[in-house]
Amino acid sequence: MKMAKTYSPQEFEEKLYKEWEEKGYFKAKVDKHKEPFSIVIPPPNITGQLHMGHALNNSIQDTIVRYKRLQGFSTLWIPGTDHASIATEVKIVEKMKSEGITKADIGRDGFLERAWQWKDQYGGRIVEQLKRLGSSCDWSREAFTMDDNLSSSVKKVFIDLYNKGLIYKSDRIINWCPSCKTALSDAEVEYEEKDSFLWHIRYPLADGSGELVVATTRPETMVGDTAVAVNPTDERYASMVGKSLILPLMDKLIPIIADDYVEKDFGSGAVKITPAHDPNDFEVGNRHNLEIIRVMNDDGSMNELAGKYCGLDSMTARRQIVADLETGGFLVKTEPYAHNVGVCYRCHSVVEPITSKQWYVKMEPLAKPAIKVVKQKKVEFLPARFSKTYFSWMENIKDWCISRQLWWGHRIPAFYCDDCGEIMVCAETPCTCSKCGSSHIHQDEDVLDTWFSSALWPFSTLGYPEKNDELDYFYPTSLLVTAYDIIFFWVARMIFSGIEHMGEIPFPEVLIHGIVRDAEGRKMSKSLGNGIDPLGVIANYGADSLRMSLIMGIAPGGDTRFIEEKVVSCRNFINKVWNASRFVMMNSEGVKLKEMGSFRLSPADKWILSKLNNTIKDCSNALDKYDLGLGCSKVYDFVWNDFCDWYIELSKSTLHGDNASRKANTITVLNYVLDKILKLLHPFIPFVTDEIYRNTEGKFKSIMISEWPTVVKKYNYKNERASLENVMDIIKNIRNLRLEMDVKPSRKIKLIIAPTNGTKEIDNILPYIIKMANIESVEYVNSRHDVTEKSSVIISAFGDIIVPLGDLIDTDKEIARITKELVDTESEIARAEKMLANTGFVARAPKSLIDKEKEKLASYIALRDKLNAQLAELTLAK
RNA sequence: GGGAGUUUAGCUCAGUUGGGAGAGCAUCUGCCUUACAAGCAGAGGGUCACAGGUUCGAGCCCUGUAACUCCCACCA
Repeated sequence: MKMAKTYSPQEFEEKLYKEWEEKGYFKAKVDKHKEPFSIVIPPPNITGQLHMGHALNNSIQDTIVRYKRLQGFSTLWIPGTDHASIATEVKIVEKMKSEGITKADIGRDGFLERAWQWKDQYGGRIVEQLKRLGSSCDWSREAFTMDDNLSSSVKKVFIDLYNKGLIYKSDRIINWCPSCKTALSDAEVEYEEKDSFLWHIRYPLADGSGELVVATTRPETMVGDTAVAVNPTDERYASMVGKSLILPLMDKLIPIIADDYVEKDFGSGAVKITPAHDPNDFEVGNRHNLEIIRVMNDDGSMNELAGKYCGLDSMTARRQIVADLETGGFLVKTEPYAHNVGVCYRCHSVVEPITSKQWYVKMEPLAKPAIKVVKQKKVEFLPARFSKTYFSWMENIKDWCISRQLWWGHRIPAFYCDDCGEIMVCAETPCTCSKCGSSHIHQDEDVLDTWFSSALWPFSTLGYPEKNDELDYFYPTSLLVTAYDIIFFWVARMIFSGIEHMGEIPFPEVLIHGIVRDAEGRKMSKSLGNGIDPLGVIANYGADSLRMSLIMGIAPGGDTRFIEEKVVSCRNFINKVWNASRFVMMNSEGVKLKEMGSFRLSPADKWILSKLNNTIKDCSNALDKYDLGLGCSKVYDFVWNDFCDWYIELSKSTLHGDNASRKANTITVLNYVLDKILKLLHPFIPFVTDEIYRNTEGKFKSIMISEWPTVVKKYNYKNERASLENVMDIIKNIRNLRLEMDVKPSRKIKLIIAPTNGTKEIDNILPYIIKMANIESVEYVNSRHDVTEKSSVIISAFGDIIVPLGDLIDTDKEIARITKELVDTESEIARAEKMLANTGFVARAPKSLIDKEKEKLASYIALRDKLNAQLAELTLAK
């Protein structure tokens, strides 16, 4: 026995992980005799540092993976990282900026060289952090979205989609991040409510017959206005439609048009139309063949088409334009206005809608089957409500803008002929133009959206497009575990990609979890500075405590708050397990364990084995439903309340006795139950369970290669269980009495029993009472009236338990105690009687329930009679 | 504007087909009882947001209301 008195995870967690990895316990093999269970990790960004979200996500996955592994599945958890195109490029550009270098200075190749260096330097960081958490990923298969084989998956998919007509290039309005200088997909734009103004501007009619007032939140775009629109049914403006207006500051003529898009009741009912800088205006412009005048550069500054505002950044231009409007008498009013502004999800700069030529994926044909598989429950979201989120996005999906004006990423495999302009989409650079034979060819400068490659993750990591056994065996994967915030970005895209390219869904179930908030319930964020570093928590309490605190007692799909006290209480629980194990080991020293089944089980043995069965059943059921929070709580309760507080304590009556054979029996059962406990706990707290397991009697192997416990039918001792629970009640009652009567815990007391059905039954369980209630001696009497000493009497299933305490007994307190019990009993009787008097209940409730109620009623009535008698005696004595 | 979630003990949260309201922390009382003071034995504490309904029976199912949170859309 070499276990220290106190659990200290720092001493073994890292050592154990190394050993697991070295021994290859995480490696999965294609094994036709086993059922596969596979999961792909949501690949963290190479820019990432482990945060609580990762910790939660990976704790959940690891718990499930370890459970399945113990159950004998051929279990594969594929790890890897994402190149995170924008996020990484932004970081590298920032770093270069601090060195005084720009992208233009070093060019594409120079930049990529730096980027790869950066990846080599920092990309492994998060991987190491995941290991520290205990994640049992098959690291021999670690993938990176820009690995050669994954890149070839990307190329293949792009080319296939292009050849199917599902990828195309188009000039339209897109979301432009002026800071990252790239186009963004709709999903990459977030909205923030910002306080601004609504400027009301007067546009004079060209014929001098009047004016129109338009309201705008973005006056700087007015220099690109090509019309003003009103609703066709708006009588106020009906006569003006078709006339021209003079665009203030620009002194050019623009038409008044009629379009349904305009709401009569908002503002003045007239809208300035800037097709190049507003998605709705772009649509209106298309319908009316309006000119598209783009007045902004890619960096958000005004261009030469903005006239005198050329060169100003958009905010400066806005101020200048508003000032000029005021000077010119065009500004009617300025009213404060709060509205949502689109910002870049990476850098939070305000996104400018601008027109630009970009590559798109045609979504409708891909979305349709992807909606169908979820409707048909071929792919299920857990909890199910998240399928609504999925449908609402999929059913309203727009084409996906996939080109990014960045360098870090998968370069679009499209080539252009400099001579004839032909577009060629193929994996390798063509030598000559397929149309005109020219050898002047250049590749598209843009890279693909990061999520384009993430979408292929479940099969690109398994070797697609190459056919191989692993892809056959492990695809579709078994489960996907992710937070609800990337259902659109990732989950949805994996589903349609799997269907389109593999002909099969990528996973039948998607387990959605929430996010980890701070103690006040706020989102953890850099700007709030309220993030908690999981590695710091691990350093203080160990990875097991962190994992358990994130998982225990949380409902599926719900957010959870990170509260340090919870980590502490988990740590305390683990310490409890640690010490219970020490207890078992100390008592096992030098004892030869018996075979279970080779000896007669004691009442306590039967009780704990039967409780263990329940726990195995409950925990397995919960884990099968991926309800980890519930599963963990079930084991927690069993270990602490049943095993530690009761079974171990009860076992002491034997262990401290002198019957060697019975001692060995008890120790055998202790070891048996502890073994199951460690296995049940292993998925949740892998480190400490293995550390203990290796120290237990006869086990030198890792718990990782053991088996998940199963229910043993013969251990379902229903009656014996109830009987032991009666014993527990007696013990609790005596303890209560001692405390009430102020009997020092160290003082042993006498006990007198007046048994109802002879002493045989009681003899069996008496040692437990003696030990647990600190009893000095026991004697039997026929009736409690035979006892002359002043006593307290506990009415039990076995008979009257008399505690002779003489002068320590305060008759008033006794009367109060009995009275209280009587009141409780009366109310129970009332409740049961009311239920049984209800004809509806008797007619419709299940018979078992009715019988149970009848039994209870009878026993309560008996108890009431006894209590009344007792009370009468006490009152008389007084 | 559309959708979702939450509302249970002082706090943080569980509550598995509807069948006597639970845990952890906190509070109070008593204990260093030979595994554990990171502990042990006890105690107190709840109109399960509100109003209706279904049912013999509702924390749980249905309808409505309120408060808070989140997601989507974006009427300039």
